[in-house]
Amino acid sequence: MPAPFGPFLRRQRERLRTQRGEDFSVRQVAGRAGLEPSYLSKIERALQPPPGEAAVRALARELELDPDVLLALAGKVSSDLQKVILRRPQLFAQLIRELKNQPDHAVLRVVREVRDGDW
Amino acid sequence: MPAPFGPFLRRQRERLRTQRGEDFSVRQVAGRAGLEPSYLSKIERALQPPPGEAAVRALARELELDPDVLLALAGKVSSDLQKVILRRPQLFAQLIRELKNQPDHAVLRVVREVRDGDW
DNA sequence: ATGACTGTGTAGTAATCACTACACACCCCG
DNA sequence: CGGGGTGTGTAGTGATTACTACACAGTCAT
Repeated sequence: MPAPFGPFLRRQRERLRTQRGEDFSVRQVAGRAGLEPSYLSKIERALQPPPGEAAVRALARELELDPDVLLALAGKVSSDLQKVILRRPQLFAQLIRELKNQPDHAVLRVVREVRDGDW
Repeated sequence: MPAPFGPFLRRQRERLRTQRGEDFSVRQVAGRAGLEPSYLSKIERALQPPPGEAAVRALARELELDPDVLLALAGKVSSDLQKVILRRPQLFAQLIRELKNQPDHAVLRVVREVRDGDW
């Protein structure tokens, strides 16, 4: 699990390049995301660790990826989620540890229950 | 919210000192937690930011505090919780954002539901 | 063969993190 | 008055984080 982040970025960028014509060179993407091209290049080849949260979000935006997923690949938990947890640490710690070994569909059911609020 | 961490530590340490006789000087606690006394002193007075996760956990242990709560005061989310989230980022992101504005009792009900598994 | 791209290599940096090592001043007991 | 305890001030350090700046080599079209 150390670094599928970079290669994943590269694949996605090249996929978009073949689909959406051009504008998806290292330079273009880096430019729009506010990074140096060589930095992005190194990240894509995993010669540099994933960048900070802001940069990851910018890349997710440019490459049309889910920010939470890309952040996870970068080994980071979105800071807004952290804030939610930090407000009620015991509560959320308990919940998350409880859900740790539950299958996806069980977690999803909980999500829906809360969202629909029919209880 | 920048730094009630230090003062909170100090209060708890002094509380324990008056209760449990001695062994709760800066030196003793720092020693048992594996830190330099002056470092702990500075942390307690918020002249230094809270220490790393390992040290926070050690302090929680020595001062008989809930690690999750103390970590939260230090602005950190327990790394084991992060790992759980990172395995299924979309799912947990959704769940946490859904619960963000729910009152404590609603979150607690979910915890119990999952734990009792009677559904 | 020049210009405009492509990606990439080298080097350096400013900031923050997480500390340690040591010395000092004060107080109290014997 | 000295030896133990209290807390604290000063200084410095090694690692990691998160980058930037710039130059270079290859490819392709005109």
